[in-house]
Amino acid sequence: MKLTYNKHEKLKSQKTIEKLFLDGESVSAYPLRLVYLKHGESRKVAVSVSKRNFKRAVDRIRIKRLLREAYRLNKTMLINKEVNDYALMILYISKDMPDFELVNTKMKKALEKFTDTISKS
RNA sequence: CAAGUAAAUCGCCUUAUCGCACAAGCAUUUAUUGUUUGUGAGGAAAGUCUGGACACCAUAGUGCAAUAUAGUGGUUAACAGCCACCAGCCGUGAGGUUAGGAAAAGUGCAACAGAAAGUAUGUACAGGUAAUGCUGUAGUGAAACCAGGUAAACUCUAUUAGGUGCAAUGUCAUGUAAACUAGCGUUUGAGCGUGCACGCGCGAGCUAGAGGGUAGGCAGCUAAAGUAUAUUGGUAACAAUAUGCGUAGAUAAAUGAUAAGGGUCAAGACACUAAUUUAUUAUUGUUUUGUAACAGAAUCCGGCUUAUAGAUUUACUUAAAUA
RNA sequence: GGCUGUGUAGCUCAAUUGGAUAGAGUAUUGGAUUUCGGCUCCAACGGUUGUAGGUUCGACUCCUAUCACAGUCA
Repeated sequence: MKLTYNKHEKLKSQKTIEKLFLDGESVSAYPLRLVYLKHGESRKVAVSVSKRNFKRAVDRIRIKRLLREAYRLNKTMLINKEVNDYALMILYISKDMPDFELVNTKMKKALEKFTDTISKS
């Protein structure tokens, strides 16, 4: 299995995103917060960093790259489970600049929590 | 040697593995997947302060208002940029810096102090006269017998300028409410023609409120007033010619992650050498730890401004003091 | 990406065409009044006028740069 995260897996539709924040539920593993909603299509994922917390574009882009990379390497946790028709939004909440190691471990934790809550319900 | 001045350049590199975007080819299949190759952030990409390109709207006429610049000449597609020279100011100097037109066209303004701040003549002392603010000094103040000061006050002069900006604009697709309420108006003319008035033209709708719907794709979209070197012209900015290079196009927004090695700088430790204040400074070497500054394209170029660890190169200056 | 606008005490606002120590309400602190508290009265505290330069004798006011925060567009 190739670990990819390409154009077709990105969540882009503004309508879906609006709905996601309106009706979606969330789990968090500080400094990450994962908002999810079942929407009936293939799995879509987006990452986001607030402009309020990071003023400079360089920092925001840097964190989003780390988040994408962490998701890409850990997406095996989602495969072979019944979560392939969900829309996900991964937010970075903290105000401190992270390194890859932190993001990676927290991403694992967040995805684990997500699959747990889904399988329980 | 030290302290400076000016100009210019660079501003992490290599390898491996895994990934992202775009383009082209091949295969599979009809819009996807797989695979190969190539390309993929900056000197400021930033601020949006300016000048253009490009696009759309306007363009019978008249008047008013509004913008910006400000020594002289040159340069450029154009500019508030750049270059040269003159003048003022700062510095020992190399150099730096200046919104640097007009107060004898007009209007305004000047607190406090002062006799007096613009049709203003007064005090003390001195000088002078037939006589008098007639002359000088003092005193107040930023400015006081002068056709004064102030234009980053209005203004005048010269030059400049139609408006809006790629969310422009064109096109395809999807969807809805040509409905409702209030005001103005239909030849006695609302509104529009992108500052205002008149005029001219068009002209039956226009404005506000609450509410309903869509906010997707494609084109525009990247080869350019481009850049490096050499020669010629010019004090220079710059121009011409020749040769080489061919240079990102994302859109919840690509250019990344991990590991190893090199390497810059900083701090600590040790050793050697030199100087002298004999425990400090400096050079060199080894080693340990930390670490690459400011910062991320969004239609495209020229400039300006601001941020920027550190490294390198070239040219030039040094009065006084100390050696 | 483009185009506009606003920054004054902890908070809400003033300050005439550039003129002096930048005011008012509220909040805070102290005092008076009350048996105690509130209301009321008196006083104090609190500002490098977002920041940095410039023009001017003098700047909240004029000019330039910069920082922060809002609004707007198809």
